[in-house]
Amino acid sequence: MTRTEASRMSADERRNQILQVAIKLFSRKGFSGTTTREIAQAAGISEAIIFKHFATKSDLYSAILDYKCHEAGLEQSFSLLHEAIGSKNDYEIFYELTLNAITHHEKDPEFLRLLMLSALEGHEFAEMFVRRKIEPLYEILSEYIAQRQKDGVFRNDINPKLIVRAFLGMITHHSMNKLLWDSQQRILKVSDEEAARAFSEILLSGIKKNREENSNVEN
Amino acid sequence: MTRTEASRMSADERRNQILQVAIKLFSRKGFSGTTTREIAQAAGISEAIIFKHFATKSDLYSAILDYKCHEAGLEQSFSLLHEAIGSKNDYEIFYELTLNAITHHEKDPEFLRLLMLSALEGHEFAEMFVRRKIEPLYEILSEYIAQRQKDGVFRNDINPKLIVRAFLGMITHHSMNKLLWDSQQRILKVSDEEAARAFSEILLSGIKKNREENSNVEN
DNA sequence: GTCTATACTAGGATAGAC
DNA sequence: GTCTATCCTAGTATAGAC
Repeated sequence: MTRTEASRMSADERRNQILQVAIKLFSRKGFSGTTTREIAQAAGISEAIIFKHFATKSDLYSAILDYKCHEAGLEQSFSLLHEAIGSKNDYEIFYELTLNAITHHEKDPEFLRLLMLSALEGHEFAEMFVRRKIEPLYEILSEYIAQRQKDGVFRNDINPKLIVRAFLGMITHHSMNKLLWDSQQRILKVSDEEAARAFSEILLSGIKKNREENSNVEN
Repeated sequence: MTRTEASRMSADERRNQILQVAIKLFSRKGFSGTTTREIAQAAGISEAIIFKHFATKSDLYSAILDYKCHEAGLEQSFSLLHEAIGSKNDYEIFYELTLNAITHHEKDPEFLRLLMLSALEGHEFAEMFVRRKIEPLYEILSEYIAQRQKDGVFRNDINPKLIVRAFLGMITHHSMNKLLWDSQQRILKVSDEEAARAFSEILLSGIKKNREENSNVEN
């Protein structure tokens, strides 16, 4: 089964190779910024082959997003969450979630790019991803926060969903910055662990009740 | 000087009109997603006129980004900051900055879109904007934070730049979300003031020293 | 300042041979 | 499975008349 370079592949191999090459290009230049010519060239094949595997350029794009959506599912985070939430170890929850997200963004930078680009370009994919992955995440997290507010551990004068937004904002903004600028040492260069620690600390201290507030509460 | 509709304009008027129309389109569909045909159509003129005013499509795009960069300067925030920083009224600083940013993003949604799209597409504009506007903002804010850490008011175990990043992350992520989804009532719908209040509260409480920590500090 | 007409290139997609 | 050749449309850009 040894093979040199781009010689004859099986249909599945070829399809997959095209997918991989196209992911790189679409994630860097967006849908309309990428041509099927480039994709073919980068894959070392003729354009005709692309259209054997994907009826249209749009189909290829959709296939990519679909693929990435499964691969980059937040299932890992979800299970992490469910586990942690039982324990009510707040710091653990936020730290692990953050570190998990940041390292994931790092390992798969194309995903963030594709997501952002497709969102800005108004592709249905982004909306689907939000509906199927982000909204549930909001639900779980904000419910947990609401619970901790009822427990009297978190201050209850902030909308839980706004807390989630603040939290996800820190994370995604940080990842975007890393993706776009930090490689050139612009602005900031820190380890993922340090970032995760900082964000969890800020968020948690930010939403925890002060002890004194706690004691002279009005009802 | 009364005029009906798209009849003969002066060169400057026309140029400006093209700019405005193009801003809308480029911000929605990106550079390569927008055609000069569409722009001409939307402006109610022929393509030839566009090329009378801008040598190439790229030139038009650059002109837009340049224009937006000036218009959307953070000067307002900077002067706001300088004022506030003297007073050391921490909450005021963060709240005003946040509200200012959010309302600005709201008033000029095209700006965020153009910035993000050009950043993702690797256009030099985004990099320039970061260098000229964002980096200075980081400097000012992180210096202020470092000062407050020295004052013993903020905890000093978090990198000031990471704090700035967390802060800007909340804000821009929130604005992006509003831009992309919240109009459809997805996820979250809150007033700008409530969001600004939440973000400033979280951040500030998150980075302030606890009173007890404050008293039994080790050196 | 504006249009119509058009040149020219690039991009998506297909036919048909191997 | 793959290529070459090619079709066709869309896209940028220009010429020249009004």
